[in-house]
Amino acid sequence: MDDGRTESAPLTKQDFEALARFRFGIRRYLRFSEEAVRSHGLTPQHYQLLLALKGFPGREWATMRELADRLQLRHHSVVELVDRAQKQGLVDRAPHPPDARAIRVQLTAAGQRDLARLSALHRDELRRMSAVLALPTWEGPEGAAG
Amino acid sequence: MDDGRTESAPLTKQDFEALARFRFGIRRYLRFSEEAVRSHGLTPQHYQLLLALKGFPGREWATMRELADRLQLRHHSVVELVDRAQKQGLVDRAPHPPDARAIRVQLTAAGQRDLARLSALHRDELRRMSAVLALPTWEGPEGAAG
DNA sequence: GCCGATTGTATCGTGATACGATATTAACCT
DNA sequence: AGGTTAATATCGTATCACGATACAATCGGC
Repeated sequence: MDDGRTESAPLTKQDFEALARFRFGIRRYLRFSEEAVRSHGLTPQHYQLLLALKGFPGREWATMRELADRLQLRHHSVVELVDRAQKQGLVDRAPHPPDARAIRVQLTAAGQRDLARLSALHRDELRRMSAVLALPTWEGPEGAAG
Repeated sequence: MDDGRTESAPLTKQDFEALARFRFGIRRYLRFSEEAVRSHGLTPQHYQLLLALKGFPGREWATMRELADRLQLRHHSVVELVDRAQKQGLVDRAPHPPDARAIRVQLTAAGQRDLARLSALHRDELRRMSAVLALPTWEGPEGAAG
C-alpha cells in the first residue's frame, strides 16, 4: 500500500479547491451536455460518438478501433454503441478499402444535422463556462503568472 | 448586440476537432482518475465526494444539499453516496449547530489520507494533460483572443 | 403553538450501459 | 500455413443515478 512516492509538495487548501472547482466544472459541463443532448432525442454516448467522428483529426470517419481509443472504451463496447446509433440513423457503416477487416463508421445526413446543432450549443456553453473549466494554474511559491 | 460570429456561426472542421479534442481530454482524464482511484480501493464517486468536501470554498465540510449542487446529483442520490463512503470509513456525519435539520459531512482521517494521495496524482496528471484539456481557443477569422 | 416548508433518511424498483468472458468470421502479413 | 488483428455476436453482471413515495425532525413565520 505504501508507495511512498512524494515527489511533489503536499497540496494546499488552494490546490484542493482548484481541483474541486475543475471537477465541478466537468460535472456541470457534462450535465449541460446530457440535458441538451437528450432534449434532441440522443444520449450522451451518441453525441460523443458523432463528435468523435466529425472531429477526427484530418477526416470525418473512423474505424471501430480508433473509436475505442477516442472514446476510451473497449472496442467491444463501441460495437454496441455504433449498433444503437445506427439503429437511430445517426451513423453508417462503410467499407474500408485499404483493409477489408476494418470498416468506416461515418455520419449520416441526420447525424450531421443533429451534431451541428448540438455542437453549436456546446461551443457556446464552453465559452460561458470558461471560468470553471479552465485548467488550474497551480501557482507555486515562485510567483504569479498573471 | 449580436456580434454574429460568437453565437450562430456554423462550426468549422477546426471547431469540431477542437470540441472533440476537449471531450477526448475529459474522457482520458476521467479514465485516468478511475484507474488511479480504483487502485486505491475507492470508486470515482467516492473520490469526487472527498474532493468536494476538502475543496469546498472556505471550509472542509458541506451539507447534503450543498453536495448535491457540487456533485450535480439529486440530494437523494447524495445520501446513498455518503452512506457508501461512510461505510468505508472515508467520511463522517457531524451535527450542524446553526440548523439541526442539516448535517455536516466531513472527512475522516482515512479519507484525508486517501484524498491527499489521489489528489497529488490528479494534479500531476492534469499538468501532463494540459494540452488536451485546455479549453478550445475558438480562433475566428478575425482573430480574437478569449 | 400551529402549519407549511426545508433537510435528511429510507426503500424499492428501473433503466442505462460498460464490461468480462467467450466464440466466430474474415482478412491481414510474413 | 499460421499467428495476429478487426469486427461481430451473446450472455450475464455490476454499478449507479434516478423517480416515486413516505416519514421524521426541524425551522420559520405568524
